[in-house]
Amino acid sequence: MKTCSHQHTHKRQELPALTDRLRRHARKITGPRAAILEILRQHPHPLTTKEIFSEMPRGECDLATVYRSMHLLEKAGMVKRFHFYDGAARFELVEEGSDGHYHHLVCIRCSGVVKVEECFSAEIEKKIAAKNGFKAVTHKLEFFGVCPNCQG
Amino acid sequence: MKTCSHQHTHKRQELPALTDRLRRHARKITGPRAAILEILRQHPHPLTTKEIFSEMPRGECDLATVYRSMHLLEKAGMVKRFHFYDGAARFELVEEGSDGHYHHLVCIRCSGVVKVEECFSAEIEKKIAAKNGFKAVTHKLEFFGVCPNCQG
DNA sequence: TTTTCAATTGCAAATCATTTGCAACAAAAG
DNA sequence: CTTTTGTTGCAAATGATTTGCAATTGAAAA
Ligand SMILES: [Mn+2]
Ligand SMILES: [Mn+2]
Ligand SMILES: [Zn+2]
Ligand SMILES: [Zn+2]
Repeated sequence: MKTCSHQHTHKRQELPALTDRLRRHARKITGPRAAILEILRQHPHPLTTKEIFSEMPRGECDLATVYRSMHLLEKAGMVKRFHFYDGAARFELVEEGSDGHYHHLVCIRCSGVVKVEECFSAEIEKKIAAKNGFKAVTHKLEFFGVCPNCQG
Repeated sequence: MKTCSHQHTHKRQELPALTDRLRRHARKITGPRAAILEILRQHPHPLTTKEIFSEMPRGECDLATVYRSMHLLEKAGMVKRFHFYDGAARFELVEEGSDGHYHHLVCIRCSGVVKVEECFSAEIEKKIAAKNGFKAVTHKLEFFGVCPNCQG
């Protein structure tokens, strides 16, 4: 499943809008950062740091810089970090204004990913928080299964 | 939060019962394996491989052996693997006959863990599976927040 | 109980993902 | 243009987990 088969309910943002967002948070718009944003923009899928790195125009920029940039973008709320079945973190752009709360359905055979907008009620989360006296409770939820192409 | 503050709704299994279960799956009951089971039995919490290793009677057995054993126990369905906020896998014993399906509420400050027995995603899971044509869909769900002791 | 043999272990080296120190560099402000 | 300060490349360091291999040992067979 190399092709992008999932639905994009979000509008793809323009690069200038992205760099503006970044400017508001961090300080400088550098070559590597713009390149990373452009790559994320063109791949509305969770991408590993290494995948982002290899999409980079002719080995431009160091892997360490990509790692540093992902932390920066994450702190700025511009990307969201995910962990699936393997050890590598994956990143996706978060739309401006969005809380970036959604989940994924991942094929354990081909790694195909579908975005899942549904979520169980926030009430349950509050109930669990209250019952245990926890505050600022959030959750991570991911689904795993076998996609249509990989069945049989 | 070093103490064990959460409720144990499950009965702690006896070691002979555990080794019997293991015997049914794998081949040999060795010193390291029995020790690991005993440690898991006495700590009804998610434990990292390194934590299990350091609980081991006077440095008995190699770290690599613990890693190999955790894979073995996992394949035998005797332990469940969890991933929280940091990079280390954590393990807990799964009761005989249990599908081992439950979740956790983790304190992001002190790493304290509370087991969450409720599961709300079952219906959503079916709906999502059907909508996307996926089969054998499962999910991972964990809650994160700040525990009573770590607030303020 | 002894033999036998595949499963298991210890040890050290190898991987993998990610981080970090530091000197050279380059955006953005003045 | 100059200054200031955040950024980057590079290489080495980390931390978790895996793996090759020879030595060891459960447990089934004799
Ligand atoms: Mn949710
Ligand atoms: Mn559940
Ligand atoms: Zn698939
Ligand atoms: Zn806490």
